[in-house]
Amino acid sequence: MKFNTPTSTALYAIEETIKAYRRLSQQNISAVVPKITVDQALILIIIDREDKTQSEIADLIFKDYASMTRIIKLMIEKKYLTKMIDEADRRKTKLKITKNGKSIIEQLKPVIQKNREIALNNVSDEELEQMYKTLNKITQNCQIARK
Amino acid sequence: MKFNTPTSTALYAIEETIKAYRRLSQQNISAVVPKITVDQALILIIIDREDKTQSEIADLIFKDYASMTRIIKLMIEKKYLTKMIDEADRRKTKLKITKNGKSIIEQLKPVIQKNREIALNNVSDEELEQMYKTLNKITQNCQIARK
DNA sequence: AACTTTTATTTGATGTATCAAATAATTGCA
DNA sequence: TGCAATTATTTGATACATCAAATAAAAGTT
Repeated sequence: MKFNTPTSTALYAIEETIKAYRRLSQQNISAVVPKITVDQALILIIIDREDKTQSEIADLIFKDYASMTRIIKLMIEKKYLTKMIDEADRRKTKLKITKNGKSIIEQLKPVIQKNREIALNNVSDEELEQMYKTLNKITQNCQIARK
Repeated sequence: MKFNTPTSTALYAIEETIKAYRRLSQQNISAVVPKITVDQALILIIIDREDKTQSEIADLIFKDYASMTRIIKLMIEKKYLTKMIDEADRRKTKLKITKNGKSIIEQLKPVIQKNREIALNNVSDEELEQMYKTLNKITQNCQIARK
């Protein structure tokens, strides 16, 4: 196993980048809304944009359903959300953002926007698109191999 | 916050890709060595290649030192490693791979190699290099902003 | 209508992530 | 030499990741 091949370094770089981005995001989010996590912030904003079930949100942000259950639980304890059974299909749950949650969302939006700008400073749309395509290829390769 | 801009989707794609790759890796590793994790496998191989302190390994694979302490602890419990104080600097620890660990490494090597090949199927060196550069730019952007 | 299968969510068990604070050993310097 | 600052690792507390198994409700089948 060589560490200095493009092969291995490129795969490591993916991990490194996502960690760096998460740290930056968490730091800037914490400065505005203490005690909320990056994941919770994102989920809050997703629910605000559109009604979705837990599983749908999980699929959207690549989370395991079990993780989602626990994240939602914490968000309810922290009073960002409330939860009710969906009477149309009693297996599902409806998530509703509290007033408190709403006001937090407004504080978060500009921070999230800024985080992205910082991360992508000096990265052209072309580069970004190219990276996106390559990442997707890799994702496809991995997913196909698992079936 | 828009989800369909190159800006946001590219950042999500990074997360998606690394998760897909980790799942593939874990699946294939488990098929050969049950009960070892992707991280543990990688750490084992790193130690085998070269003597390193915990912190050095942590830096190499972007782990928190606290995480490293716990991962090492589990690896010792599982008898992949042993640990001794470094008498030249008693703050440090020396990690040594057990016989059992050695034989596991031999089983792991081809799997790790294969995982990379699968993930990077049909991805040219050019693409890879380009992605690598872009990822590094983003990493730099995030790290600089935190200082 | 009774039974099997599928779907949405939850729980349990174990591993990793992160921050802050604590230990313990080493270095730097007055 | 004596003590403050630095370095390597650990611990505590909390959050997220993953797999397997359990619940509970809905849908499909005979």
